[in-house]
Amino acid sequence: MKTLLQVVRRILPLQLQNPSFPASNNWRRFCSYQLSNSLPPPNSKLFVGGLSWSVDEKSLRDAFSSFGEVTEVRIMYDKESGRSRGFGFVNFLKEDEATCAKDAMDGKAFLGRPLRITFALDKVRGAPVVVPRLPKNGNAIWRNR
DNA sequence: GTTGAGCGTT
Repeated sequence: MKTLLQVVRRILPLQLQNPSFPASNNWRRFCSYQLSNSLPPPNSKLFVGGLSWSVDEKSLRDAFSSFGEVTEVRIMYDKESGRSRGFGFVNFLKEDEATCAKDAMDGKAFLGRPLRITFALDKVRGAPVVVPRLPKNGNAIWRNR
């Protein structure tokens, strides 16, 4: 009596028979593996979304400086209205400081709105911009990676 | 008095 898994393995192409493909029936683990594998890699710079309109760079720096040495804070503003676009970047001296700040602050309310923090994308000249989708759980889902 | 996902004015 062949198990379903044995049948599947016989008919699947070899590329799909690799260690990341579920050898057991644990699809939940497989999906979370794929998800975590698609997150932005750790970086000393954080993308901070979900900012209240009224947050400025000074208050953002103050909120993050307790996790490490903040080397740069930038909030994106609309060019004509001058209003905050609701997201910005916080750069730390060290990557583990950024990781610490992200873990501590992601999802935490700041001036009434929950922050959505991921590691910033590497801005690579000449490369096509891969736009991540940010679902409600705050984890970025990437394509082409 | 508005709006609410997203990746950046040198």
